Amino acid sequence: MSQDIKAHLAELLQAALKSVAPDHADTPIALERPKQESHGDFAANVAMQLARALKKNPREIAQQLVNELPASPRVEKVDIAGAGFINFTLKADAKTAVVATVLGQGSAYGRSSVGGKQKVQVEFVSANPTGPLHVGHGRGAAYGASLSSLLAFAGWDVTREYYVNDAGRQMDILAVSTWLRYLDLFDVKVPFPPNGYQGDYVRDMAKQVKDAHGNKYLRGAAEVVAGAPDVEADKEGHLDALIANAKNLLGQDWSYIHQHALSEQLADGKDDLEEFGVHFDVWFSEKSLFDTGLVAKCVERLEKGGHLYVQDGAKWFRSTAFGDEKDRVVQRENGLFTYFASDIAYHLNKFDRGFDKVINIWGADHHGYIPRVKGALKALDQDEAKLQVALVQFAVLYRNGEKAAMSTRSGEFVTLRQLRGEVGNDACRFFYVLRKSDQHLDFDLDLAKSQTNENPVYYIQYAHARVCSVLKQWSEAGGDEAELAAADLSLLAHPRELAVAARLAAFPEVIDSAAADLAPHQVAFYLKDLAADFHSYYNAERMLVEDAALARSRVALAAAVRQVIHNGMTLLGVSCPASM
RNA sequence: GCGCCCGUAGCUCAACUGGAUAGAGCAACGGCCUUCUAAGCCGUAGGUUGUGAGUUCGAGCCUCGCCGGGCGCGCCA
Repeated sequence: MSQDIKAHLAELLQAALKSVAPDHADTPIALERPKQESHGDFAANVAMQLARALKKNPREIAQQLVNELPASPRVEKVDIAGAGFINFTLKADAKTAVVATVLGQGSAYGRSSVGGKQKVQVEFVSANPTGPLHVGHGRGAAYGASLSSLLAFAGWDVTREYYVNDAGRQMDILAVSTWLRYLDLFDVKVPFPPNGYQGDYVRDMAKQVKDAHGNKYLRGAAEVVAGAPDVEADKEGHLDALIANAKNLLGQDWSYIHQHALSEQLADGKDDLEEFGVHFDVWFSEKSLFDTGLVAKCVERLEKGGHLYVQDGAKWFRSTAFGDEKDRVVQRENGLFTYFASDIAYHLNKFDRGFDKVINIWGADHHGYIPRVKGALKALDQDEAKLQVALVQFAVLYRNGEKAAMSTRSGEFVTLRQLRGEVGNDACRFFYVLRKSDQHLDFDLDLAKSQTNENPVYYIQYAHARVCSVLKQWSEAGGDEAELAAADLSLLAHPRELAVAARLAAFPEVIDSAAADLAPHQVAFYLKDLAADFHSYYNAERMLVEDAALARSRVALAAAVRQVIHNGMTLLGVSCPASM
């Protein structure tokens, strides 16, 4: 007999099905927890699903199934309701048994093996290291971290990865911006380009360079801007000319400035994320793909496969053959590979590392990018279905009912660090995953930082703190937590106690569902429901009653609630204080 | 213009992947602190799920057409 109650009921139905409709004995049995209490603890719709195939009234099929249902010591009664639902009501002790399970399994309760130890890579954030992370990155970070924890908890072997764009033009722009600020410290007046990085952190890096190496990189204003087109007429060309001049004038030293800016910004982002509870196993360098020749090799492979053609001096990938809207350039007229080319190489590298599943977490503005990447993988004979892209919509910050802007280049943005400082890590992590990821997020600053009952994160933490308080007092009165596992659970019969127990029992199902849907918000909503059930019970019934056996049973239930809140909040990266 | 995503209570969002009478929180209104934390609880009110059709035992979810919003359509990343 199956330990899991849901599996147990499915087995009962399967047995009945075998005699009622032998030809359809392999019909998958779906069991759900009805929203309405009067519909019992579990409902099956198998009779309705078979109605067409058997050409019979669903209620009639349901009746036959119920007649053939093997007896079970855990089932109180079975009803047929509605259009043909089979509703199971469990015996009280079958419901409360979960308390012992939770206390026995502790932090492992809810852990699942559906992932089958398969290797999955989750790549997220991957912001250009050209400045501080902002609130948009924060959502990707919170979502990716929670999703990774969730998948690990569901039995996947998870690798968390950050793709470092250390090879492109954006890094060059950051480096030249730093250099120009450095020159400014020596009163070398070069007009700062409007499309350079304006933030104060660039001046900070310039000062660091000066402090460490004095005037080693000092050059004259005239040679810095030599030959550059007018900013007004061609601002991108102007900037590119400044970069080219810098590379010429500095020679080997250019790579020092470049490297310094990169490592500073990367380290800053890393610290920021670690403080946010977001950890990565791998920091993968885009530049390494060029250094190892993988980018060139990929393009070569595509060429050999007949997927490339030359037009206007550039090499194009025929992505339209794989469902893309238009073909895409992989190698420019000037010989440089595009970002797309290195991304193909990156994804091929991912697949070569043997992941069973690869999940990219991208901003929603990249959705048009998916077909070409999948197309390229297909062209390289890879199973592109292993790649799953989770799009995260923008987070819009509201302060006093007004939007806050987020442009990295202008330097006028709210950073993740500012946000964390203002509302705290817990509220941040929780608010970010309180929405479906593909839903726009209105992040209400005033609400997130309010210490009132309007703030949902405290609601759950408060339930946890209440349990801690009860347990503390129970212990001080002579209770021993070690005895809780042996509590007499048959004493738990109050409807609110059974409701809490049912909620606890649903936790593993929530984990499986949330992991399958890549939807950590389901965990957040579950925790709100669990906290609500507990608060409701807490208000209705006293736990530390005089009857010692009863008190022990109730405390055991409360302790199980605390454990599940803790397990769930840990997945979301939110702390659970013992007192508030 | 073409493609993708979205539209659910006054506001912010759920809805077990097609199931029963569409649910929470906030805001509004009315109650509950001499007893384990009132950051809490109990109750009332709030809806033609943008709209019109279609598919079937059954649609917020699937199909198509409109209306409204977001994003994308670079030899940028």
